[in-house]
Amino acid sequence: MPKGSSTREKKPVNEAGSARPLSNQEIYERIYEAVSERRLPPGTKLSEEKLGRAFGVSRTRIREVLCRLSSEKIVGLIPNRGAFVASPTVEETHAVFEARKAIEIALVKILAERASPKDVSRLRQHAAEEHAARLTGDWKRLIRLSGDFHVLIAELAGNPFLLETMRALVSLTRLIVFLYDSPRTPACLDHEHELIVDAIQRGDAPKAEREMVEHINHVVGSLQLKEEKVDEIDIEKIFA
Amino acid sequence: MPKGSSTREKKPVNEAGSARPLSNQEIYERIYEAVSERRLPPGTKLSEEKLGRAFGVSRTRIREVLCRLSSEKIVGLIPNRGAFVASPTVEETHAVFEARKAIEIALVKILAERASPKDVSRLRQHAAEEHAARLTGDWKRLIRLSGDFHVLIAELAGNPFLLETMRALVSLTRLIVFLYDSPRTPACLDHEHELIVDAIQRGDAPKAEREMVEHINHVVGSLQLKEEKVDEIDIEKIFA
DNA sequence: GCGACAAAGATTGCATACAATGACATAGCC
DNA sequence: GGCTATGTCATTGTATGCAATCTTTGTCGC
Repeated sequence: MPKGSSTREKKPVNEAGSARPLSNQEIYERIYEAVSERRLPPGTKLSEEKLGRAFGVSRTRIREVLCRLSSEKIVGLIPNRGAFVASPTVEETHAVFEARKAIEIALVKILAERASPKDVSRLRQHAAEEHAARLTGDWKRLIRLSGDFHVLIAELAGNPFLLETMRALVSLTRLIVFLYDSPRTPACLDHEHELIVDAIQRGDAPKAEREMVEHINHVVGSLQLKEEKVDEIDIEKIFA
Repeated sequence: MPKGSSTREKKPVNEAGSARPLSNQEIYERIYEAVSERRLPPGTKLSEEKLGRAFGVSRTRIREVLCRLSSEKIVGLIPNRGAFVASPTVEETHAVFEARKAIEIALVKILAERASPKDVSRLRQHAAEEHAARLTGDWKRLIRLSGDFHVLIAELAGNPFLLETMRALVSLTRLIVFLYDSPRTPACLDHEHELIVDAIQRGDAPKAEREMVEHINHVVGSLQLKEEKVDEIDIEKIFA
């Protein structure tokens, strides 16, 4: 019996059954989203063939997408083994936040000096959306938004290199929060986001920098950075 | 008559005629080097087939390498057009140095706080090599070394994310210097590198940061950032 | 002579087929 | 019984062939 039996096999058809061909960009975004929303948890293996089947395209295009994802450190590529959703270690976690501090200090400084009123209003609007999500208890949305706030800062600063690096670091932060966050601490305190926007609006660069550093420190502080990861579950220990 | 006539065609053979199969990593490094050493100037088209022929491998592997190079912004990928060696605009140049300041301020701060005596000696040794290259007038080597100094700082700081970003930014800086440097100004003044190492050795973080910023400002200041690029050679102008 | 259109050529985009490598399971040996 | 060896299976690595797209050049009409 042939292996594939869950779907018809003749023509390549994506998961929704629609025959619309997806662009590589769309495939990239779908996987990126799935990782950000934790539908693909850290450590998950991303088989080329399975992904190809899921999106109705050949492995060639999946490889192209995985290459991009690996350049952003969202997935790790192990030779002859395949691609895996990144699973940052404690050491990597410290490196991520160290890098974030370095870059975000510069970003808020730039914004405090150059932000237009329109920029400020976009930041305010974003913070308001976060607040709304928090009130309605929409945690999935809140996690996405609180990360996107920092990406938005990078966008408004107008530096494509820092933006791209921040995108990668924010994605990794989402994975880190998933792995190490203590049970019931929200990712970002939106009050702190507001304080940062306040300082930017006043053009107070030193204050904005201090608020940003403090904010990042709070996020790190809310994590439970023990060496042991949830990764491999030790069967022996459980039944000992 | 078949198209290829410069070399025998039966077996894939790389440019040296040796049959040793090159790994993707090696191909990557060869292209990276060629760009850094300006044998592939900004704007050069990197045809998949030609590269494949040059290295004796198929287009598939070349594409993988080009994907990596494009993720580091060393080459730009234009859909349906191909890959080109990056040719940073004036605007991008400002962004590159803005990003470098952000990251390198953090790096020297880290080193001033945590650098071991061994780290300092490696920095000293590197600065000495730069000095030697300057004395012997080995400009090609000096350009490589003066960039590598900044990469070395990132390595010693021990943050893989900042390291990778710095690698990309230094590569871009080499292209920028090629495009916009005034005729006879060397890339980096090694005296300044020494000053940075001094401050790191003394653990004087603020001083190290100031020296680094000043150093980067000097590099930017030595450039002739006019809008016109050397990019496309204007045939009309040449024969006018 | 100048502009628009069309065909030819070259190059990238993509899918598929096969080779190579690693993981797993079974069998054999100490 | 536990450890090593070997064969099978699943998955990635690579090459190749065809389709799609862009560039160029030649031709036509104005």
